[in-house]
Amino acid sequence: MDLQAAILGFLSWKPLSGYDLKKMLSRSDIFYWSGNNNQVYKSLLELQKEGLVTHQLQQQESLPAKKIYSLTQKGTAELVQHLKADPLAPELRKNFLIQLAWADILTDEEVMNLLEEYENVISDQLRLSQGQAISSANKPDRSARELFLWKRIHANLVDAYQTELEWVRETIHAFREKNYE
Amino acid sequence: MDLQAAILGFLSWKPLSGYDLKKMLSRSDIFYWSGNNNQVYKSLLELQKEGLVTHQLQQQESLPAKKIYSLTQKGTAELVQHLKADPLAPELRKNFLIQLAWADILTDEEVMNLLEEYENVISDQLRLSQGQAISSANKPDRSARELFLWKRIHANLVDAYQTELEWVRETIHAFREKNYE
DNA sequence: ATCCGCATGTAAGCAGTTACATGATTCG
DNA sequence: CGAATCATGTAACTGCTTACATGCGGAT
Repeated sequence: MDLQAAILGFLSWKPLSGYDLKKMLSRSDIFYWSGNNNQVYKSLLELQKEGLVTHQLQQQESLPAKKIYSLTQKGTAELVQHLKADPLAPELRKNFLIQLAWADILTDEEVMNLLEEYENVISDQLRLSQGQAISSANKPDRSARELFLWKRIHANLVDAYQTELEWVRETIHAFREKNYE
Repeated sequence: MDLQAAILGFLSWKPLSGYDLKKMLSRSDIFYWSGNNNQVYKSLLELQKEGLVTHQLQQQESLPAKKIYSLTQKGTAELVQHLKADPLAPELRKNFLIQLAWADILTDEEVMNLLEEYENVISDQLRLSQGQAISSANKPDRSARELFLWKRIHANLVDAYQTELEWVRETIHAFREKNYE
């Protein structure tokens, strides 16, 4: 339901092929998504079956034919419906916390090691999401308002990683000082 | 793999039944988890097949028999292995951002409505996770170090929701002022 | 010569979801 | 009398994952 909404969203900008969508979805870091094409092609078939999208074949010389998908009115209506729906709380799947929860089994050194590795992971992630501001080929350009929203989305992720980084650094500091509160 | 690690973790405290585990998992807010028992019973069977846990039947008068599961040495080794493994970046599944990404289709009022509803959702979530500090029956008590780790875990979630709340408030403010940067 | 990009798809599987089923006991 | 708690489980499904398959053209 999630990926489908994102697909409808991208198609509201302009008609796209499954391959295009796959690229846009995996480049865009809003979507925690493996980048597998399977789900995209499946979703497109499903959306078409429900009458939310249609496609047109576009032949190409010496390249496989494209299926260019576009929204139907029903698809647009569905997208609007989804946008107006009650927002849900974010799902913060922090696997690391499960590791930390039982880390008391480990030695001080091992726990410290774990924390420091997590710091690296997060600071990499932060740099990555900060860097994406500059590049990001596929951004909307319909209005100042939309650009604003996308900047805020970007800021959201940067903020989240920044907070995570501060948290792990504080944790490391307290742990090193054996300052167990 | 995720839930299984958490089960191994809880069993490292003490032997528990599937029913106990279900309760502990759904009470503990580290686990974004529906609370369905199916997965727990399945995981336990799986873990047993792999020789990581064993169980003992405990008959009860006028109540169904319990299967009390406990870790094997192999299970303990597996848990340690998991704890030492390279930490992964958190998966931040923020469905709301997908809504916001295409909210330019909506009117100003509708966007504002969406943002304010999200603010409510998040501040509820924040209050919930702050409140959980006080109660939380199932916390470890093996060492000051472990208690420290659990406090840090709790702080992580509170920090995350706090950041999210600040973010949405800033966004609302800028949007209201039509301060599109 | 080999890998990468373009472009479509299938197969098999896993983790987690909701919903259903049973049956006794206790609490309001 | 009905609902909740205890305690186990099954069935059917969804969303997503990895891996595989094809085939041409251009770059290294």
